[in-house]
Amino acid sequence: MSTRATIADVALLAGVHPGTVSRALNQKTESQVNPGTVVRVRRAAKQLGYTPNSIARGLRTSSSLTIGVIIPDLTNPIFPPIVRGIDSYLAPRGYSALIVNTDGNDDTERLLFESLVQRQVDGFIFATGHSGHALATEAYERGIRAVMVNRDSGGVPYPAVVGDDAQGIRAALVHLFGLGHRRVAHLTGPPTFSTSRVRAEAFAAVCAELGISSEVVPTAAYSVDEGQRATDQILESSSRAPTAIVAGNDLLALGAYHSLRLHGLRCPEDVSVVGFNDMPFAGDFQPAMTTVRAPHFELGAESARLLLNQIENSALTALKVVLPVQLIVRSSTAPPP
Amino acid sequence: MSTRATIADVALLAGVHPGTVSRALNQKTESQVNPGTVVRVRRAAKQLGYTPNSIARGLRTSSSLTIGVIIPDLTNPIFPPIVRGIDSYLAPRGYSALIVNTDGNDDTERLLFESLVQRQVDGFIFATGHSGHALATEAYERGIRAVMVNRDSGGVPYPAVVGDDAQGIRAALVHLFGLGHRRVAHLTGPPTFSTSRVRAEAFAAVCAELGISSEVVPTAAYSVDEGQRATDQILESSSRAPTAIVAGNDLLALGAYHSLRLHGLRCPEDVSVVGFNDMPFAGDFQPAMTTVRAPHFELGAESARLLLNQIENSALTALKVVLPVQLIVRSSTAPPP
DNA sequence: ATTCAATCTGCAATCGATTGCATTCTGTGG
DNA sequence: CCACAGAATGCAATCGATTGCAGATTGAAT
Repeated sequence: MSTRATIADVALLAGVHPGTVSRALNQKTESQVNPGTVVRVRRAAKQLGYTPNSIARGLRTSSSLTIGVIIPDLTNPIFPPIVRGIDSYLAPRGYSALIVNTDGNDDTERLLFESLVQRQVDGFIFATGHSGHALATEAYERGIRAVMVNRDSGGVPYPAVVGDDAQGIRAALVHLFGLGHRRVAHLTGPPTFSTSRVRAEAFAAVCAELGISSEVVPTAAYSVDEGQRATDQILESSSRAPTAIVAGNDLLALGAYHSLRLHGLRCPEDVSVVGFNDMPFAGDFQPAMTTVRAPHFELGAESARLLLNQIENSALTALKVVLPVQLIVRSSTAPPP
Repeated sequence: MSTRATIADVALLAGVHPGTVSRALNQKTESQVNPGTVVRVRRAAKQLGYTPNSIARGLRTSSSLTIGVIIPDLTNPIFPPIVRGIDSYLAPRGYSALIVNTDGNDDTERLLFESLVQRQVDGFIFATGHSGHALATEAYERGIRAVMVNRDSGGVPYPAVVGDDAQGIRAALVHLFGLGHRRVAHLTGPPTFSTSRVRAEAFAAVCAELGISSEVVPTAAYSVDEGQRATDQILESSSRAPTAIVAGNDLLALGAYHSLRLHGLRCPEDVSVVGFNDMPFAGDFQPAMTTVRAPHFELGAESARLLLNQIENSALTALKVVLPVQLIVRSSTAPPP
């Protein structure tokens, strides 16, 4: 790399002291320096193509303008929108997101967390539903700023930004009930995820309320394979198979599609399926998936907002923000046979 | 944040000079210090929970162990696998990726590029097909290390890592030809993308070779909407509509699905469709999409490898790496009516 | 015992920007 | 014409780690 211009070069060219250059080029301190000088410094800076070295600045100010974002897996389609939401709030404010994938592995998570701390990130956004609990507690005790997105805080006093899962499950069940379904199964994600528990509890509660006979089948992961396996289990064991399945997320629902197909059952004619999240292209599946849309982009943006609010204003922030969800009815639900 | 331990604290506790601590804790310089001292320093470091401040290190060594990754849009499903591939190579080597989205906007791209330069990234991975040309040229002249992924280098002597697009198009056409298709249309992406041009040229060449009557319809973006619009155009204008469509990517193919459906045509019975990329869940579309699988994860990993090779060894690297692609036949192709 | 080489460690400069404090300069009022 | 407030700028320490160089220590060889 050809050596970049430093603040000293600009100072030399503008005929002022480096300190003055620093002040002239900085929003907050600009008022401390003579307007004429500011112009001269700006010109010099432009002429030399000067851009501040943010590592040096970071060292002095002990802030990196960087946020660590910890997600399980970027290729899980709900995360890109969340990340973009985060970025949409951070970027205009000069912050960048450092995104890491844990693949659901706690050791990896801890390792990556430490490496981000080393990089002096100014705060964290945790999107890992899984455990992480101990880590979050520890982070909190270390005085690290953070926000949870798409999961609850699990007792740690970090703010959490979540979709209204209970409401989503309710909407799904009311929709199915309205179509005439009275036997519904729920594919619930791993109980270590807070979202799984919230959804499963809402499912049980609403079924009881509506008088729907219910069945809850746990899965080991929010994956297509597990959805398929769990649906296999339902179809092969139940004496009276359910007429509809509410899946904990769209991937599980997709697995249910696969299982139904392999069992020679049609969706929605024989069994209705409802997903959760409205992942990209959910409307292009076979059949187009009825699902609960969670506002992932907004969840991300809001979590970034809360975090920056903490960091820049040391402001107290809401401990929980719940964003509304919406049932998107497509073609995977129909009256029971 | 409770103030972190610095190298000086460790030095104090271990009863040695900070310089010695630095050497003791560093792989490459560890041999310069007495093994006994190393142990003492290590113990002291552990006791204090010391982790080096990588900003300070970065300032001194003028390297940030950070790579800038410039992509158009993370929510475009081909990018997450690329990013994960990049990360899979970087992370074990202590590097992190700083990912930014341009949304295809040149001004945004330039802005983000500069902000990453400011952050002292050690190199760039460009995944933006669009123009970027001028930017890449400029970056090269500034002595900045970079690699192109999923696009050619457009004359700039940066290495490029791409899939074998021509071979993929050939495979698609041979498949269609074998099914009996003799009139095939191609939905080509924006000509500013190198991938569009390569695919369109291969399409023309192979059609000529096989004696297929061809038609090429340009689109303004690799999007579902544009795919639909272009397909509308084909269906509404051609006197003799094609019996198959080869789309420039899966999104365009999805748009073709929509258009066909709205025109009362069935896929694959009336018109076959082939996509490109094999994006996640392409097999779950309606109908399951026949498409060319590009090895996105590997493209990402390989591009990271080339970049680090440049950075760490200043080694000359291959200027072009072409990875094989594979036609995945599913249910969107069938013999012509 | 002396010299010399090899090891190990300390010293201090350095990376580039920020910032509290001191100093200089300006214009105003007495 | 002097004093002085206030603005503008300069000075130098600082952030935390790295590293070339020099000094100290050790042991071996003569």
